[in-house]
Amino acid sequence: MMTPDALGDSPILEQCREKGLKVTGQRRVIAHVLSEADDHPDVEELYRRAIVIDPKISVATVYRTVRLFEERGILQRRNFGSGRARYEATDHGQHYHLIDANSGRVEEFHDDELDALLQKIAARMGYDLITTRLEIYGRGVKKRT
Amino acid sequence: MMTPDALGDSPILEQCREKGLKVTGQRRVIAHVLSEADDHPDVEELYRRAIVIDPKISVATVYRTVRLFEERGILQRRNFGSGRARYEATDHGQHYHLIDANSGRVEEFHDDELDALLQKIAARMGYDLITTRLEIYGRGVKKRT
DNA sequence: ATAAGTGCAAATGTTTTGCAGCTAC
DNA sequence: GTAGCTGCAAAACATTTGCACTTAT
Repeated sequence: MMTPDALGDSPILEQCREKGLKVTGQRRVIAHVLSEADDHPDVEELYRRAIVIDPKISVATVYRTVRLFEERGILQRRNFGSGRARYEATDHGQHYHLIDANSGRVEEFHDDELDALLQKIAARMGYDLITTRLEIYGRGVKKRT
Repeated sequence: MMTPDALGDSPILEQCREKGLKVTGQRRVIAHVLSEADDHPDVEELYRRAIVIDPKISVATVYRTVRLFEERGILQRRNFGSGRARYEATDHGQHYHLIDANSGRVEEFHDDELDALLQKIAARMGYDLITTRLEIYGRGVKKRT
């Protein structure tokens, strides 16, 4: 095992500190794992990655932490079909998801035109856009030989 | 109580029949409730509405029915944040959701430009678009006096 | 006749919580 | 010192399922 304090301050941990939350060993580990992740892990997966660094963290703490971080706007919860909630860092920036219907693989993408259009639609309907959630389900186009 | 057979064949029941599923009293009721609904009820709510018509339907059957209907493409499952899955008829057509962040109220909308753009994005990324799921969270713009 | 559907209650899977003991501030 | 965290195990939810019985076709 590796002691949590050996980890530097990840971007997410910084936010945790800024929001006045206590910086504990567990949070340092969980924040680290989340900052490293370039996928969309669920709690079980976060837990698995966390206990590699510090085996005495409990799942309950992982649940409590992601919930708290989500309430504080540090994380975003996603729901891609399966029973479990998945998380990703808010500071990864606004983006959308394209999900391969065959493999379940999730690709992130950005699109300025889309940003603008959604903004416009919200305004037209009388709302200030706070956030959006978009998933495109697609099937990979076969290349012809 | 009112006997289920007193209900006519709702559009959803028709689809049920077309797909070769058996037409039972329970399915007639559940299909009816779904066809009537212009909101996005969860299972508990569907159950509540169903037992008004026929009190001997069980929740398990409602769960089994919405699951089956979803697999057969008759219903779509949605996930607006709360713990429970919500359902709406596929034949309501392709549309998007705008959710009032204050009240939680869900408004449906259509937008051709958006349809086209999403289509284009999927293609650019090498996919045939199967379906999309879009939720805009917004805050109602205050009218000035 | 028989494959499919149902009700009930028990099982499952995910997430939350009460409580007593720690710990960052 | 104390408000805030944590671990553990139990509880709370949402959903699924095994089984024996019923029903649509």
